[in-house]
Amino acid sequence: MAKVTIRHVAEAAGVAVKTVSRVMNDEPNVTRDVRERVMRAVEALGYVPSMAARRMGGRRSYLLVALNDRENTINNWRSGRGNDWIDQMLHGAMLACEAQGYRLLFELVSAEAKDLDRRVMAILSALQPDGIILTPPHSQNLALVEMLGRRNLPVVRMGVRAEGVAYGVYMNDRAAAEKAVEHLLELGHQRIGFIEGSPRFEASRQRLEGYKSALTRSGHAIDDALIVPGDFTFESGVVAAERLLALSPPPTAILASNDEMALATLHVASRLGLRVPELSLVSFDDTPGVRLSVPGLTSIRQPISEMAGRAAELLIEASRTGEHAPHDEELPFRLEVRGSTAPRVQG
Amino acid sequence: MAKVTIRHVAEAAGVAVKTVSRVMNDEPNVTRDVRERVMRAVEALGYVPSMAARRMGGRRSYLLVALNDRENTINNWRSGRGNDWIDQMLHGAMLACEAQGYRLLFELVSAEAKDLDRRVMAILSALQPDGIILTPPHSQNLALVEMLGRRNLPVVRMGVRAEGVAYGVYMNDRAAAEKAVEHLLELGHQRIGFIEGSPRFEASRQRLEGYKSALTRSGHAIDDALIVPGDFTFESGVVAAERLLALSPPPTAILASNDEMALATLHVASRLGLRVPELSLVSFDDTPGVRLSVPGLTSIRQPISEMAGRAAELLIEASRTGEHAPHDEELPFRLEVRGSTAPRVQG
DNA sequence: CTGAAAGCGCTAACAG
DNA sequence: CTGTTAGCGCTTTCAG
Repeated sequence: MAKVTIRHVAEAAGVAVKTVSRVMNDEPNVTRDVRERVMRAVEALGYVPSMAARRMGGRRSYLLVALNDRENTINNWRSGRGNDWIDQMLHGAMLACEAQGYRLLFELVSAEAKDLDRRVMAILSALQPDGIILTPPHSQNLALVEMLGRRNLPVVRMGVRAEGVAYGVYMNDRAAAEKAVEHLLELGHQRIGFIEGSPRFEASRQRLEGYKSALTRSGHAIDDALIVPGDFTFESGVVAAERLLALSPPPTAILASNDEMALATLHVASRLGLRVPELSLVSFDDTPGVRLSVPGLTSIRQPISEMAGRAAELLIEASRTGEHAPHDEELPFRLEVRGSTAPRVQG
Repeated sequence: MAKVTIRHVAEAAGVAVKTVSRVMNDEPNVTRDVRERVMRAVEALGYVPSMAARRMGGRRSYLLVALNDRENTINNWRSGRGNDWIDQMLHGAMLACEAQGYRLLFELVSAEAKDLDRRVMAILSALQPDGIILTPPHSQNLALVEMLGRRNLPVVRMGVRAEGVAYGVYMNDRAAAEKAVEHLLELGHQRIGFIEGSPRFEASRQRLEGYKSALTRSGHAIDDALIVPGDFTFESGVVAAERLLALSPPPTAILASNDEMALATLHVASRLGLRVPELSLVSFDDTPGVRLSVPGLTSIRQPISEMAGRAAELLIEASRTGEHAPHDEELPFRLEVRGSTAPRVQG
């Protein structure tokens, strides 16, 4: 019942501790016979190596850190608006870690902090993780990425193309915006409004570019009046929607850079007596709220859990082999079509 | 830039390693002068103790584990229905840990697993946490609680009265149900339906009892036809709502044991041409979905982040002093009144 | 009040 | 293929 250490296993199996270590780590140079004897002792005693001791003795901690923005995360938690980014990230990364005997530690650091570097260093010193997952907007912080690179720590940047500076795992936001616009064009919409995301996030720019390029490509002019700023909050969505719907003629469809602003648009539309999907609405992120709104919103689903899962796998692989091979991986998004988009009603 | 250890600090400050350790741990027997000298060296070098080494040397790991049910958690993640239990738990527990230099590690184990004990032991062996937070339904598993007690590990049971068997941090589900029923009675409703929660959770029983006692206390008879089973899923809510609304006369109000079943009821009502709040609806949990539905649902808010925060504080305190003082702490719920409840329309 | 030495449980490096 | 030894960075114990 008391603590079982590698030594107990070694004694029980009648081998040296190092041999037990070899077996536990799937190292070569152990006969089948000895391996089995050790395994039996491990089973019988219920031995599980101490992560702390492994870290101390070896060069691995079996720990991955996911670094998230403090303000965004806490605001989401507090607001209770149901943004499930964190959940999806945990879903992907934790399960990937578990599968390989790793643990994920989730850390919050304000992206705006003046002493960001110091804070991150403190986390690294305390935890000594085998790799770190950077989420937006941290993943865009090149100074941070480079600092981590100097420590020779494997890094995955989520949501951005890394282009050689660490691993990148992302979806194509530009193509997603194009797809959303094409969907609306196919439904016959000609005047399509766009609500921008917060400029703090690279994805916001990509989404705007996709919106523009889809229009241009299909022979439509870009009307700057149809592009209004937002910052991903509900409040900014209200302002943006009011501006768009006050135009004459108003757009018959709106693409919002995230769900919350789309939900705000739904709200404004209903206040103005406009029916959705006569006013068609598409959003980004596909968070739980868009399935519950009436009507449900057509939305671009980000592969968050998949990205996080790949991120964890890449880091574990890197720490296992001791070799980084930085590259980018693009994961597919999906347009979830729901009741908020419909063929244009001829006025 | 390289790794800074306690030895570097000791050298820089011109003291013994042990003295640095004393300063870092706020131990007595260090003169102000020496303490300040050490602190300066710590600052200058950016020293942060390694958690792994602390665990190895001492008897604390500075790690807390939160044990959650695997199926529930993963199902919620997959469904994308926006249940924010995990988020709220992290919100409370992580921040409480952070404030004291602790880390929270989030672990998933199936409550149904035949080898539950072995799995939990494996987690303890690997992580050697200073305390463990049990969430429902794990928190109800007395065998598990006792096993942990034998290891002399501080345990907090969330969502149940522990009554001396470990710490308990919970809200009064019975009183909450009473309050919900009283709210409906005050609005003039006389026939109030009740949709039960999954019998796997103790809270379900408490909620049913509260429903009954509020009725009895106010002089109403209990009509068993008005009490229908459910298991917290949307699907079970649909079945339950259909049964209730097929009664003659049907109830004019329904209390559902969680949001998802209440949302299902809203769905069924709309299908049957019934208007909410003419049919009034109250739910438990106050997850994000109930704020987005039309109308928003009147709901009992559980103090999840507060409970998790207290849980972490209790464990840290226990591990710091080395003394458990098991007791229960009840935290207040709140009835959030929204558009789904209104005075009874006289038929 | 301060310090020196021992040891936590493991893996790395090296021997056999 | 297997074992021995040293040491990771801390805290504990015990001396001064």
